[in-house]
Amino acid sequence: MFKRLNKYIIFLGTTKKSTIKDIANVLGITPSAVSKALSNHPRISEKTKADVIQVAKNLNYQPNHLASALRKGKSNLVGLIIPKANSHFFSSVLQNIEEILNEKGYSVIISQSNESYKKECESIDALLFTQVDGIIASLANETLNFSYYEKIKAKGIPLILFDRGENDLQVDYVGIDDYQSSHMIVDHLVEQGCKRIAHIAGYRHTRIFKNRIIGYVDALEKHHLPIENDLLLEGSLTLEDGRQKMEALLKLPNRPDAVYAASDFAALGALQVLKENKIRMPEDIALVGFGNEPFTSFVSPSISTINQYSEEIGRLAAEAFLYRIKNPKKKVSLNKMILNAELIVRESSNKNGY
Amino acid sequence: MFKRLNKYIIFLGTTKKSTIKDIANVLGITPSAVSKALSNHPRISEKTKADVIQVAKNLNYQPNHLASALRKGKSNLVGLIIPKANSHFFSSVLQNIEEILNEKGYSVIISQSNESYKKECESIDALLFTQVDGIIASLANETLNFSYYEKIKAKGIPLILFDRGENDLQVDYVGIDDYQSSHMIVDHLVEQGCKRIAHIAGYRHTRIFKNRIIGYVDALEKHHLPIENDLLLEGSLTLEDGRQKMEALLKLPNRPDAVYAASDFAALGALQVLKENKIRMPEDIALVGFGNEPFTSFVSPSISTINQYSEEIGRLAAEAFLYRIKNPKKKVSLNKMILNAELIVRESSNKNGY
DNA sequence: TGTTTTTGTTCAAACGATTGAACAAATGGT
DNA sequence: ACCATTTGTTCAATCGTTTGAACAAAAACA
Repeated sequence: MFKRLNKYIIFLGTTKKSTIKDIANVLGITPSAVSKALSNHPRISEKTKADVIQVAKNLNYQPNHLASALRKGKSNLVGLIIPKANSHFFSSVLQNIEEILNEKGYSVIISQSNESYKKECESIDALLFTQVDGIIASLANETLNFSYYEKIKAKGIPLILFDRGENDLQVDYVGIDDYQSSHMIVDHLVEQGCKRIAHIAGYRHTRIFKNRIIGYVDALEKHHLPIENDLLLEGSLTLEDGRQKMEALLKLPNRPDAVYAASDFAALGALQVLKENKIRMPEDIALVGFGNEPFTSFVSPSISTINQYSEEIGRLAAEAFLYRIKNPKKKVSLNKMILNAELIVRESSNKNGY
Repeated sequence: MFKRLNKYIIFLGTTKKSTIKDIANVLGITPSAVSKALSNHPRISEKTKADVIQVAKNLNYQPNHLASALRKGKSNLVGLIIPKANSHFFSSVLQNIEEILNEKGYSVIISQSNESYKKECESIDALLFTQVDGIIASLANETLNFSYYEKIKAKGIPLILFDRGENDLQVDYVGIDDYQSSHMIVDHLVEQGCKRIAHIAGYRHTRIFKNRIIGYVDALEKHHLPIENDLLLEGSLTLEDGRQKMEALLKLPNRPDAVYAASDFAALGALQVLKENKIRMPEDIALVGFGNEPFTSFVSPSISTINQYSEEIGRLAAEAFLYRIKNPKKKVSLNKMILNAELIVRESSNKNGY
């Protein structure tokens, strides 16, 4: 009894964290009884449970997650790999993933690839090392080789891709229908009377950008519009890239009357160049972007764009992970979740007023 | 020998992860020798080290971080609590913190408070539970009570605050000089000939916003300008809040000739209202924001603002953490790191052309 | 050759929580 | 009153790695 009290007092006085062993000592029972009491084991009496909870509170007991994770073989950590946190799309996805997974007791470890393949591989290694229970990722632009992702699959933990995915990797995927989105944009521009529609595109090796390009080409064909190489420019889709591509387009002997940029940042670059050249939007050239970054709504003219439902994508990715964790055996099913995107028509492409 | 080979083959065939024990079995040595070989212990022979590394590679050995973290009492995880990931400032800070800490072998667990006190407390609990080695945080707007943060200090792990900090908590802090920034803004506006300068402010209970308010008031006094209650409006500083405050200012019998908004989002709201009312910037009303969000440079007119050096803040916060980890005993020193901010003058407040 | 030092490795106890099996005591059925 | 069941708890092994102490063998020194 004296020993118990003594221990108790010591622990009140110090900062040292208490363990189930300390609780056990105070109550004169074993650590395993404490562990079972805390996890509400049916064989533990209500009285003991109450006592344990009380003492745990007194000792300011905090379970050691590492110990339990080690024993259970489950860390309750999820890795999230994104190209860049400071884009509205990715940070919004991050926000939703974090929210949903937190509710289910998971913590999210964030890792940015900065669009670099090397950094992406390092991120994967670091996450696997940290024993994450799964990884949710969007590929870097640079990434062409997926063997590193096979490594994740080999570990037997769930891998969910979103936005920048890849068909070859047989894993769950959440994204929008890029092919269909291009059709919506071209249809809209044709409806506005445009006849020469340019596309500031992303690099074709990234699946989503390839699909946007194919959608663009197919949609032009559908409308019996000519497909000109000069009007299809692949690039990194940054603001600066958008500026350069727009300048190139303006130098053409036969200017386009519409520009569809595969990212809002590129669209913004194009918009700046158009304004600098006093070219009116949408009268002279109509402009459409992609992604619904917040700034598209408040620049002047506001930019028409595609809403990617980033919140929805984050939610679905998180739920896909949770589903995989719950059903570890099920091999197939689920997989691709393709959302229908929404075209938001704004000033930059609306010739009819409203 | 047979047993060894057998084990070896089994492990090549299955996905099951290998441990130091497996390596030990293959080589016929003990796990502790393997552990020491891997950590380059001086007492282990070069030959053994080479063998261990070779076998580790063959078996595709990945150390179990959980086990080593448990044993060492160090998780190499750092918690980052931010109000919202989808603001350029915070995601940029995040980016830099992640980059620097990754280099040093730390992973970053992200947690968003969504400006909610309750969520912030939950985040802290979750992070402490995960046994993070330290926490870097920026307080939610709602947070007035810091007892939860005391909990972190009580655990004995480093706590670093940035941007939204608090003097009462005796911890390291990284941020800009808000008081001084207000002075720079007011000085600039006065120089532009403005005489009635309004301030769309944040809530006074948050230290940074309070300092901006005091700086604003002191600067007005310095220039012998009247301080009018109608011109100082506290709010949440969202875009919508900025709109409302600007509308209120326009309804005044005696309109201001300059508006200083304590956030770029509020400044943007104000800008929209001014444009809708065909009020010219900077001729009729000059406008200055705060934070250098990217959009400030490409809206029209571009918005003058304060550059908070988000990358620098992230870097310093990460380094402060690393310093504390390296020097656990040192009680005082270091603490407040206050950066001098930079005023970026753009169209919205520049009457002189350029 | 005998003693000390160095070198390379093993031993064993951690780190803190979990869990099935074992066991004693209390309860129930007949 | 005897056996079966239920209840509450302890036992002991385990998760994978780390680390100081211990120990034997080899090397160095006298």
